[in-house]
Amino acid sequence: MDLLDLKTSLKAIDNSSLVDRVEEKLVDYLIENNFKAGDSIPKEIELANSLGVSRTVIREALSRLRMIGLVETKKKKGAVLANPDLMAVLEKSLIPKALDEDTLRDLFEFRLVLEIGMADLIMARVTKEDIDELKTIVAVEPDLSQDLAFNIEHETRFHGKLYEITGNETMKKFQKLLLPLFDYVHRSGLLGKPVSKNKYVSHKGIVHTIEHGSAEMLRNAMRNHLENHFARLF
Amino acid sequence: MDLLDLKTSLKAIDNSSLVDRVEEKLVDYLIENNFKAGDSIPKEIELANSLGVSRTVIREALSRLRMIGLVETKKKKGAVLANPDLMAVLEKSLIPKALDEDTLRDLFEFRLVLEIGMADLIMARVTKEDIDELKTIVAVEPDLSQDLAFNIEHETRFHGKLYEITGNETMKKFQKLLLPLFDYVHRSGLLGKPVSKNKYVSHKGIVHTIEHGSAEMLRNAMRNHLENHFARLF
DNA sequence: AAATCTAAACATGTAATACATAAAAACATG
DNA sequence: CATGTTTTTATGTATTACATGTTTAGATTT
Repeated sequence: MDLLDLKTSLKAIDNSSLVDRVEEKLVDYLIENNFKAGDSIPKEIELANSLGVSRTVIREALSRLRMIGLVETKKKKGAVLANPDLMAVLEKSLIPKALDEDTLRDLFEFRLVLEIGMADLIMARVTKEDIDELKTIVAVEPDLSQDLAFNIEHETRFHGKLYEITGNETMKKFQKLLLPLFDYVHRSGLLGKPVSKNKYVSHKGIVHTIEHGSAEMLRNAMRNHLENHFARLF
Repeated sequence: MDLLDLKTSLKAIDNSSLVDRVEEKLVDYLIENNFKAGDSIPKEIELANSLGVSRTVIREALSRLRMIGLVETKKKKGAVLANPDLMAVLEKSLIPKALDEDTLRDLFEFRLVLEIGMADLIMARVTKEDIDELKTIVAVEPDLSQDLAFNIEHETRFHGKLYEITGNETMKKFQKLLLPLFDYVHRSGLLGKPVSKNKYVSHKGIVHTIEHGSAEMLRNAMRNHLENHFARLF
């Protein structure tokens, strides 16, 4: 048996803590018993007794589930299953300095991919009012000579509005989380080449495409608009 | 003052528990003090003393951070900051039955958006070997008359390979999480119309586009390939 | 009888203490 | 010097006690 085999066969030792296991058991229990949002969960003491562990352990496990929004607790009333807020949970671990470089780059790409791919949702759901609002936003489009902070804010407003048009709340929240990260990756020397100053399809061009074009045209326009970012990847 | 004003002005009452606040304080502390992955965190007792709370509370907060992968602890050694695994955390709250319908639909759309938007990554990074593997996969492409489970497995293999080609691990993991959900939404009556049986661009067609086409063509091909899904949305 | 106040019961929230366990460090032994 | 043993230390688990906020029910008032 060589070293690799040895390593894999010995890897099986369970290194998880009691809390880890209880947390898992609780979730399994909730799923198997078909719990829906709003259903109430047994009391801590009961859980402790039936699992044969101390209340401390149960509380730690519940505390974790509470953090990810899977359960909510009220005094006297006990705990109930809740709709977890996926993005709220993501937010907690999205700490730029704690993330490794690969993940940061992945997330940078993630945004680019989303903005191109969402063209169909935008074209299918955009309203006259949305277009008017977009026009208002791009009317004051700053040129590159202006204050950087102002440029960023403007970028955010425009692209944020695009996400809003998709009607996809989850994606919009995700974008909101990605923003500071995107900015962080930008500044860090993570992506080799500096961003070029070439002008591609402008925000105004995008709005025009949304108003008069097709989904396919919008995908191309977005791809072109993001060229400065893509250029840093490839 | 009308009801809405009243509601917003009264909303300010702090309903968070001590653990919630300590958890937040700890993360703030880590960020402000410029902690990087690998740096070790003060001992529980020290934290308890300096924050003026019991070790119980500190432990609950740390337990939460441990769950999302932000810290890792070893006996005797103490806790260290770690690279959080974003997708591992998401997985914990991705319980179909616990999610509300809006979120489920959002996630369904999310996948479609990703697969169209990632065309550029694929075209930029695909290798000769990748194309060979794709060809092997589609060589045994099952027709619609075959076993459903087999079809799903085949779908998974093909689309999973596409994500792999992007070289974006985060996106690949995300897709892996989305799979069971996608399937769940499919079956549930959540999306009105049933999926049509029309044949659009096939997997073979996609492979052909990847080998001989452009990013723009691949976006269009993917959009067309996913038409049966899009048709249920609009 | 309806409304309002009061007290008891109860489940979660926080604290304090004790001991178990694993890992590191120091020490001892051949 | 390599190996084995003890000590130390910080986390892991359990137990107990009490605080706090809600619910329930009972008492009081009108």
